[in-house]
Amino acid sequence: MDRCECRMIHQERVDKALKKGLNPSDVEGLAQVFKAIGDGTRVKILWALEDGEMCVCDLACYLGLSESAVSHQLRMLRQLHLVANRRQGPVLYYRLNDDHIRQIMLVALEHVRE
Amino acid sequence: MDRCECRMIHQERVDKALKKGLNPSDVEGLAQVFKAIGDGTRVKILWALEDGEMCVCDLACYLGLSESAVSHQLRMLRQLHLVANRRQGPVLYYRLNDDHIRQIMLVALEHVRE
DNA sequence: TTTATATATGAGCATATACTCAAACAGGCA
DNA sequence: TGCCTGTTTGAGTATATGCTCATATATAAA
Repeated sequence: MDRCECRMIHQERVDKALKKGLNPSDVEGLAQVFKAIGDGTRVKILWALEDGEMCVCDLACYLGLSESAVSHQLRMLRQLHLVANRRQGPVLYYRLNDDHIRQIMLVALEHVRE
Repeated sequence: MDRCECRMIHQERVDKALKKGLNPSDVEGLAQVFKAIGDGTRVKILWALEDGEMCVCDLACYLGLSESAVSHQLRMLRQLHLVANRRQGPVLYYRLNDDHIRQIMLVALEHVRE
């Protein structure tokens, strides 16, 4: 490995961090998931879905946004496997994909409220 | 409350969501915290700090970024109480402020890896 | 097939974000 | 005081993000 050009005070500490560091795909994955929850609209969507599935136009009504805007957000959440949907006729019902987001939001809420 | 102008399929479900909804400051707080973790650089910083405190220039070296860039990111994390620092002479040592972030990152990593 | 409903998608725009650069600040020592 | 180190800060810039609008797709009913 190259010697880095920057100042450095604790070589050992830096080496330790490098050794234990996450691999790039984990870093990217974590950042994407948190970025996905890091928006007021999507926080509201996820929180609402904890009580059961909702269709797009219900969510749009609840949020006071256009169905298009909601659909765009849901696509993002879908691609990250944070939500899933099922079709019943022309209506798509969205739900939380697993329990991870619930856990994460509860811990974060503790942090925010203290 | 006004009747909303949008289409709506399940009035009860929307009302339930409205009733249980987070208050605006919680929504804002959650979004800000997740936005803060929702960036590759800051994920790496937080993950590195789980193993113990580091000073700014060590972090800069570890990340391959300027000290200025790191300092900007640390300010954001500090303002959200995700990290804290202590001064020893001219050197500032940063650490995780509490155990919440650790918990959150571990659950999220589970989600990302599955 | 035509029409309507429910949702998805792409382009475009205004704002937010992450870095760089230059300058300022704070502590320690001559 | 003066200077050096470690860090912070503000302005500027390129990219990313969240919405709107117009259009496309999928299912169902006439």
